[in-house]
Amino acid sequence: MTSDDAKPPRPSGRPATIDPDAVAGLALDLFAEHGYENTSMEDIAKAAGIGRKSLYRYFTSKADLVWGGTEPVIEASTRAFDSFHSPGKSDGGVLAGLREATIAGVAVIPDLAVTRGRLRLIAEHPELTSRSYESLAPQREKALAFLVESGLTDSAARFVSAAYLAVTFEAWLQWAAGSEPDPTPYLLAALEVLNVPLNKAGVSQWKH
Amino acid sequence: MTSDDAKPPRPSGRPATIDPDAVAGLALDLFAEHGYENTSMEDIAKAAGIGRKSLYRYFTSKADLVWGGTEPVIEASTRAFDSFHSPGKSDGGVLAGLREATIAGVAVIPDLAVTRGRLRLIAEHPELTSRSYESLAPQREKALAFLVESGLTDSAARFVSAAYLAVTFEAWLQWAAGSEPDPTPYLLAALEVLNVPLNKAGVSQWKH
DNA sequence: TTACATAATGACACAGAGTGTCATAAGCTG
DNA sequence: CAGCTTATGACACTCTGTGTCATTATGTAA
Repeated sequence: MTSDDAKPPRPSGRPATIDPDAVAGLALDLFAEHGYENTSMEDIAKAAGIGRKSLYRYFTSKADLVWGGTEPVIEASTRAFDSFHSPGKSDGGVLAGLREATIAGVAVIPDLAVTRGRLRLIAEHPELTSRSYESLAPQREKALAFLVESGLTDSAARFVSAAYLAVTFEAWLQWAAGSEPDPTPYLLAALEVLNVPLNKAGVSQWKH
Repeated sequence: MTSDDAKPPRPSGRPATIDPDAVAGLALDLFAEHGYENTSMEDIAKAAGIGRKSLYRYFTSKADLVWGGTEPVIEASTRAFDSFHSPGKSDGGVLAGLREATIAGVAVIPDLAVTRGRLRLIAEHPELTSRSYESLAPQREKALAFLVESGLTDSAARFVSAAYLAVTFEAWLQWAAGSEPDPTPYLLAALEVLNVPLNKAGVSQWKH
């Protein structure tokens, strides 16, 4: 469901010989071994046996090597958003939609161990952490559209989608920092912030 | 209260001749005139009549020229957080604290027109928008400490502070995109997201 | 005034990211 | 085989960000 269906155009021309996934994996290994900033694009290209320019053709930036692989997740979330059209239940439906889309995204990830490695690398480097805003932009737009579709004001929808993205990203970081196999509990706990009003907060998220 | 009190150390040595604020203002002018990416650090240094290296001594990065001037705001917020120690009202106090800190930050900004210009530049350039995560990191830590102090779990506090930062930043962007003089209404509306549960959302943020 | 300490300044050099151009190689189709 | 399409990489370039180091300007102490 991720990439095996629809190999649409085999028009003509020379087929690619470079496997982006393999290169990204190789880059992650180098990052793990020598550190992110100590590994240049040249090093990665050399290790992959390709030219630096070819590397840039597949990954527009060094950060892209780490932040890649987001598309399938976002696509899955989008499908969940789209199949959530429910004119009847405008009550409670919004948060449920966000929850379903989030879970749907998790289900698509092929190897959570790899994702954890990537997230740990991201967490260690402010440069990469910042990139979340850009890398999650498509997701933010999808959520925004869903929220507007659900009846929220454009302004309110922007606030909620901003909070949604920030909170789920934080959940991913918390999960990556630990050793729990399943990120779902973190994500659901994060979404609770959008549910429970702070001034009537449920007992569960309070210490005392 | 911003920079006129406590000129503490005049130990010795040559005093600075460069005025960082003036340089930043000059840079913003150049960005407005020729575009952000078309203006190199060399151009800015030349226009300011200083060396490129001296420019880097005052601004660690090009983005810093735009994202500067955040310290006073964060300091004001921090003071508001600190003076909010209220052991009695653990109900409704958390959100009120976030509100007060936010407003306190606004009050400190010397020229909102300049801030609007900076934010518009930030909004136009993903590279600069992303920087929010780094630039607002101190603010996030302060909010986190306040929330933990208020009794929230560490995990929950991280979720809430992430949402708080994302939502207020989005408010600033919305304000900057428009022409309203006062950002306060945007900020308060943003904070409502943390107050009103989505499944019982108040009428005000719904279209229909 | 002279000596000294301190700190700002900028000249020079450098690694690395990211981009553009262009010639070449490799596969597919007729 | 001929021709088309596309991948590939060699080369050159700009700009960011950093490090080193000599120089200059200022304030303080003798």
